[in-house]
Amino acid sequence: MLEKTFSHKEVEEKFRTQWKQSSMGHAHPTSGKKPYVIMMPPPNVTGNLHMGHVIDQSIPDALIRYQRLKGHDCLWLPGTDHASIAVHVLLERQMREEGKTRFDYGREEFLKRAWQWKEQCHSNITNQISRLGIVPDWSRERFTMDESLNRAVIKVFVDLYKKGKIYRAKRLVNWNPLQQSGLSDLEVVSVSTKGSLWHIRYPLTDGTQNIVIATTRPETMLGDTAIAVHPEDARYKHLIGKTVRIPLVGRDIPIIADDYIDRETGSGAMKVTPAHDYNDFALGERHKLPMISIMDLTAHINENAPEKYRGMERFEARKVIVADLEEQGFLEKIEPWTSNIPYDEKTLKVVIEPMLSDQWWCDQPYLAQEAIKAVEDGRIEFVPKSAENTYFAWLKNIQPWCISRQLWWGHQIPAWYGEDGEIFVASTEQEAQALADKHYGKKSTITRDNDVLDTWFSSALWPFSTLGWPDKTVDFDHYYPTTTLSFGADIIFFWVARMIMMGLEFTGKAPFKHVLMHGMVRDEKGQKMSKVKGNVIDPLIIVDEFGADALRFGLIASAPQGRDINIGPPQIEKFRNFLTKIWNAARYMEMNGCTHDKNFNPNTASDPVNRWIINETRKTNLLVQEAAETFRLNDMATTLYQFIWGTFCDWYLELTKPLLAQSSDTTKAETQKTLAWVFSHTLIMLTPLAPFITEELWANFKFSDKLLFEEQWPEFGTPSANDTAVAEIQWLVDVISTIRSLRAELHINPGDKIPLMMKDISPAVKERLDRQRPLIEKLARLSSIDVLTGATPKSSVTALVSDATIILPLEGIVDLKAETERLEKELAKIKDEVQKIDAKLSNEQFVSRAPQEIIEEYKERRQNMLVSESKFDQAFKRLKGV
RNA sequence: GGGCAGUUAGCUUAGCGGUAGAGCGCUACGUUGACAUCGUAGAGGUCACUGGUUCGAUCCCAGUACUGCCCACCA
Repeated sequence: MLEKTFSHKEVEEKFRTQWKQSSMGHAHPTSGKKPYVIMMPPPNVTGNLHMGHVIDQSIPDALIRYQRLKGHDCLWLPGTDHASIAVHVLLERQMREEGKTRFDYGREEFLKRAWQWKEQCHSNITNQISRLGIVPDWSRERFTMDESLNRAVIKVFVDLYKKGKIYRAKRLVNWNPLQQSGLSDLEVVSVSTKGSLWHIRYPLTDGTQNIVIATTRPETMLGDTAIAVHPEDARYKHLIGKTVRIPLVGRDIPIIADDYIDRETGSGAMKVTPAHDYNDFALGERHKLPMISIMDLTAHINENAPEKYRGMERFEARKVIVADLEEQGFLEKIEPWTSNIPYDEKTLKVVIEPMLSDQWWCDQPYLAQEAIKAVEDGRIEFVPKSAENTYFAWLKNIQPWCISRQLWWGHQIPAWYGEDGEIFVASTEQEAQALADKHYGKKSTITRDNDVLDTWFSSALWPFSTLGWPDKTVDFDHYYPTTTLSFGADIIFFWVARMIMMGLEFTGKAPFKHVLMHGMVRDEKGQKMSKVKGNVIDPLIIVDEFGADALRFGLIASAPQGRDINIGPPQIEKFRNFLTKIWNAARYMEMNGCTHDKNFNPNTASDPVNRWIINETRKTNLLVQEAAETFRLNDMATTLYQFIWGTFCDWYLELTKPLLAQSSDTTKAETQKTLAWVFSHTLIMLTPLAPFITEELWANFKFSDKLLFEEQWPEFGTPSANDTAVAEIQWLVDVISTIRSLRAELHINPGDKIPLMMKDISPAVKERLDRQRPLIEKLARLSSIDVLTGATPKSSVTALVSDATIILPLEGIVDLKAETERLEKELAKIKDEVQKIDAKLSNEQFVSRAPQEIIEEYKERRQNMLVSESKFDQAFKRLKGV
């Protein structure tokens, strides 16, 4: 006997174990089935499960469950990402609490701690993913720093280096002074910040006059190497070529001319600090200016600056410099100014400093060419398609990628330096040594590059490194390229674009066919979840309260195509209620002895009610399938929601009540079997989205010896388009709804059974009525239904349904005035409609240009309206006693 | 500054040339033995605005206004 409600906790635990043990949870390259492959977007080994993970995991898990039912050999490969920077942020925070930095520990000790952290966090996050009912092939789990994945990374680095597509260069890089590491452009976000614009007087060396420049960063004046003005600026034209003396510094620098300068901004004259600003850097290169770096790696002023400022932190230096300028009369004015300040993307706390340094770069512009083509020519398709615009926009304007990080946790760069700095890139130290010895013509000493690679470098290889590449493996041969990639919109550049670039470059194939993008999970008001706002929803708390199914189903049902997902506990609760509804439907069936009969052939069902629901199930099956195949999982969810609640529970179950209680034994048996048949197929369709409850009910009804997890998708063929049962039950529903509506409107006591009469019915409809009389009586709470033969009773209520007129003879029961008003309203509505149609039909343009079938449609509608009008009109006159 | 989405009932949204559809919320009524985590019924929409194309526009085109996101960063 099923419990009163679904208790998700025990059930979830039970099936997590059973699924894990099922062989269907693993890929079988020799099965002969067609493969369907999804690589898990690897969660970082940093923290706890959040809502982003839930959507990240639920979508591919649903797709895999569906494709497995459809008979594919599914590979759903799980894994985790070492998340270089995120782990550094975490461990360094821990160390700071001890009053230390990673440099106090040293590389080896730091890495030891990192690995410990990884172990602990890895088991935490994978357990949490399992709690959602996610069932990937754990036997093939990977970690981005696994030995074999590391080999893939090394190979890619070495190969690209040999092709000249990875190189070392001294350039400006986004420097995080706290971490003392460079960052890629994608890891920097700019935040619009209110600040000041300082106008500073720079005196000409010859002392004849001053030139005023405006800057948001006065401290960088210590590294100025020019003043730039627009070549056509009348104010400054005569000064070009002269020199000015930097205040506080005393160094002389030239005034140069460049079109880049905007005459309207600031004072129209700009100081140029090539070592600390990207635009200045470009100017510096153009004009062959010296580049003076005035900060060390911790963003403190270095020895290139006047002694007074050395050792000051950059923002402290700013204050002191401004004060000095003011005191010495160099400060013209301070203007309030809003500018965009670059911060690190991970913590949003550290101001990023453009810093001149030696870094490794990857030639993304080269890799992008093929990546653009692969999407243009359809080898890869984005869903939704509009995401392709974003993809192209980025790739067509792509910059070299800074791939080195001055960190320890990650893939150490396979480059060694000779004593004179010569670079030797090789897969192993031995090879590098050999290269070096050959280069120097003698035994030499080499030192490995300390830096590691950007985390995303290894992620870019994920679709093939996980399958054993560069080794020749069965899995790689069989499962690459993968089928579908599902990912969150925030990592389209970080991850997706780079996987495509690397996949094409190293395997010659697009790493996946379909790229399915989902939006970000936000709270119910559409706001970003953040600790500061306090609107973060912990998915595990939701799972505890409402169950994993409700969370998964709710999230997928609420996720519009590629757009952000607004969801909060109230929405999840609603889907929990839906699952409860299903549970109760199951209890109803159990109470009514609906057991599975594997010999039941739905095509032999004879009762119209049963034939109808069988047909509806088939229609739903097609809709669900179509939605799943086109990645519209939200449609899949809502289609099932409507079918289960609106069709199966609201109508079919209600209609079976009289059938099970009153009908003949054969009809009763057929109905029991139909209920079980429909329900079993509903469970199969629903299981990709709500795996736990469906599995539990499947087991309870013993629909098969197997787990639902291992079942097959039902193939019904096309539902019958002209089954008379469909029209019959639609008519019945129409009749019942109309009567219920009248009862409510006329305030008839819900408990009262009332008589009903029908007229204007054809013999066929009469037959229908005779068949369905008991159901209509029961569901509309009628005492009797008669076909009206004589005159219509004077005090009665008239309503129209398809193929019949309904009369409720309610003398003395019903308020005649209320009924009069109701009829007046109906009549007015009809007249209004007829008038509109008439206007159309009397429009010559319309009649001559609109397609014939549309015109016919209007004419038919007009005819129907007129019939209705006359019937209501008669009823109205009768009521008035005319 | 550039790009991409979006603007439909109080909220979340579907529809995308020919009578506006759903869920939630709301209102009224309700113990008809699956379910009050529920049932029945109901109210609620000039489909952002302005033009254009069309016999006909929520739907196509152009522009405007907001909203969100992404990219670039005028010192």
